Amino acid sequence: MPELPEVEGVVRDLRPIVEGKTIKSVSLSDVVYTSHEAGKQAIVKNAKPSQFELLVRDMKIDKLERRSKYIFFHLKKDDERFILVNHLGMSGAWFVVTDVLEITEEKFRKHIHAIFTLASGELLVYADIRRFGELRFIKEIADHPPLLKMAPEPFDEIACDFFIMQSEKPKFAKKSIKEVIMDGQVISGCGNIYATEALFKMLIHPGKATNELSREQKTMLFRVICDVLQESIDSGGSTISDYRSINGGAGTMQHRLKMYGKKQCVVCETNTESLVIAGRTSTYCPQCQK
DNA sequence: AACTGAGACCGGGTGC
DNA sequence: TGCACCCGGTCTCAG
Repeated sequence: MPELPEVEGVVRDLRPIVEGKTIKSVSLSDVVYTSHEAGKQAIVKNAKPSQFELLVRDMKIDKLERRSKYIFFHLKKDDERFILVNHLGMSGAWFVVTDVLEITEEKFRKHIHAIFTLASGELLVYADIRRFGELRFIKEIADHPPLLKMAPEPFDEIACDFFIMQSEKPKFAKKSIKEVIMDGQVISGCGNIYATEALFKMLIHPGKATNELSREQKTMLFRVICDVLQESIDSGGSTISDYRSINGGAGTMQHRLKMYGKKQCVVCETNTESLVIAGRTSTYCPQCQK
């Protein structure tokens, strides 16, 4: 599952290849078309597939930006600017190839949903096995209100104060700390993997109520989250199940995880336990985390 | 108005 | 071999 470090890796790999290039045309899969005809919106949001194909045509990819777990393709045509917002969902992946057969992993090749033909002749391909990802063409961020509610980037200097402020609101204070740090309106980009890791490092039980933590503990927890995210960025992200960097690349952070997916605590060897918090499996050590 | 919980979206993986 | 079920990031909508 791509979280902030994985998305950062994709953007860093994609940026030098696609920035400055022009999209000649886009072709969406039959699945996308059929879904829209059935009244759903697989992958392409807020536009009919045929409209989307026309909208993106001839746009220059001016800049790539990662914001939380989203990728913003800043587009430009004449003097007008637009944003193509992409979220990888559970299983989205980008490839840059000259022929889709170069995508060797069949499970991705079978689920190609958008092919952007660049003026350079390269194909920028979006594949998404579970179709939880999205491509959303907008004029500005305000066109999609949930984007306005995202917490600041975790490495932004105001992010820690923002986290503490949010965590003290009644809405969050009585929730479990795990649920709160995974909420994109509190901290950007921290999903299940890194929340699990950070709580283990801090020896905090994931079910602990947020208002039972002191400000000092919250500040330390925030630093630990940033450290874990940075360590993962430096390792190329965690390659778990369907996450791939561009062209199927893999990271190595999965080997450095100490609690996520573990059966035993690496410190005391006690069997780990898990709890479902906000719909997500939360693994923890009942001995170490209180 | 603001929050809460449920539902929706999916196919690979797992276990019976 | 087949099938039911589990899983999960985020938005939307009903209550």
